[in-house]
Amino acid sequence: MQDRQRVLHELTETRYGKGEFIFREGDPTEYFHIVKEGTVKCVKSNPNGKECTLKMLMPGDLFCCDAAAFNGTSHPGSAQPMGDVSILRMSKKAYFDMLRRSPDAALEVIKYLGNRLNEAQEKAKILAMDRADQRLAALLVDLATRSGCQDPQGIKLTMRLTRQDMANMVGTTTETVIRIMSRFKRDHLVTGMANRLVIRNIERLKALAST
Amino acid sequence: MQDRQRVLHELTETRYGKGEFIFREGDPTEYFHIVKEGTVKCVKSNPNGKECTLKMLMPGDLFCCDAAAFNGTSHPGSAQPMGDVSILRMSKKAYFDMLRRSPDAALEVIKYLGNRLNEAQEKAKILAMDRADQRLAALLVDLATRSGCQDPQGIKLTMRLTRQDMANMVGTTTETVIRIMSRFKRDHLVTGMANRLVIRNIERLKALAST
DNA sequence: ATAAAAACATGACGCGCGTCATATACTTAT
DNA sequence: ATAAGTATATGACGCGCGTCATGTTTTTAT
Repeated sequence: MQDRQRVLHELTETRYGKGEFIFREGDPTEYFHIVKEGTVKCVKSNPNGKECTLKMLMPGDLFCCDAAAFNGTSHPGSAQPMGDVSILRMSKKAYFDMLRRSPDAALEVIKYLGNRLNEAQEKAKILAMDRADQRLAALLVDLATRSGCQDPQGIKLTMRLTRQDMANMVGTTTETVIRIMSRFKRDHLVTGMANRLVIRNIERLKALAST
Repeated sequence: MQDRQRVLHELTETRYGKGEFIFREGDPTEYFHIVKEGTVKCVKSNPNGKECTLKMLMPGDLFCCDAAAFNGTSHPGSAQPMGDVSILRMSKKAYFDMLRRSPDAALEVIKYLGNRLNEAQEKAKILAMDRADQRLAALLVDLATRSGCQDPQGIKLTMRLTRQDMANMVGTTTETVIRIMSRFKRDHLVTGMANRLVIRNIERLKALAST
């Protein structure tokens, strides 16, 4: 109980708005973070200025609990809010102390990291083996299960996403996402746009993704 | 000291040869593993029988320290030896107990998993954004730094790899790897084949990879 | 040493998708 | 409300690379 007080005491809350950076690729790693509210995207970019979105973090997600936070090197990617977000932060030292004092906390982090690793490897597999339409279908299924809410028409996605955002998530271009989404609409797999995107036939999307 | 004895007591050594499976995708997860000797590849396959190699594990690498080993589900991929290997194994329960008793061990696992996560995300980025020749160049650079030994000609890779193996690692086909490797040879970036592969100009490969 | 099998090599062809151009619809700001 | 900015839409074109076919070299097995 006292431990918990000590830990909570070390947590600082910060708010960020759209367009800001929580940290940038290359910045020194000083804090451990938790998403409290909103959605955060983890991004890497290449020398030509193109971006690739590695992961959407949602409330409860940890970040910088990994190597970067440990070995003193810099962030391997950037973190940007998708809208207004609230982030909890703890210094590297306090984080280490907590993990050392609490085996349960350490085990939770190990579980969490293991899940993230599996996700990242599954994502790599999909990028290595599937066509753009299959990758997009897989993304829609994932978003629907992780951040969808019931709707008379099907499953409505809560998060506002542009075609550009989706393209960055599945490793393709805006134009290709637009074309494929048009096809998905024509085939009644989805309806609506941006923040009103509704998945109408998740089963057929699943089938397409794992062909 | 006594703890260490208890831990070592729980470790079992098993040997495997080429073509065998340490475990298969879908198998129940019962053990935590460590590579003692040799090289192990982590593989996922799709319904058409195509394979994708996620990671080469070398001596000291841990596997199944992740989510799969925890939440009682099945292995998300297979593990196969690249030749003769020796694997240390510990039951899930003994592994948990060890992590609970030793915060240092838990911290080491967290660091290790964090590094693996970064690697996996970097791999995903490369698959999402780079051409086949760049991905192959990145692979050669990685292999050279992680398992290369000095050679009069340059850096010699210890591990025996076919073009098929490389193709599975960079998400392309055997033919494409053959063509690109021919080009690399013509341009004096590499020489030799299979187990005698020598990296002659790692700098230019690095430059190509990060263009 | 010889046969069989596996790996490497090279050409032909076509599709997926990246790129560029241009037009329309939707948002945001004043 | 109007303008400016951003997102969506659609066509044309070409390159990268997957697929298939065929041949040569290297490795493995007996």
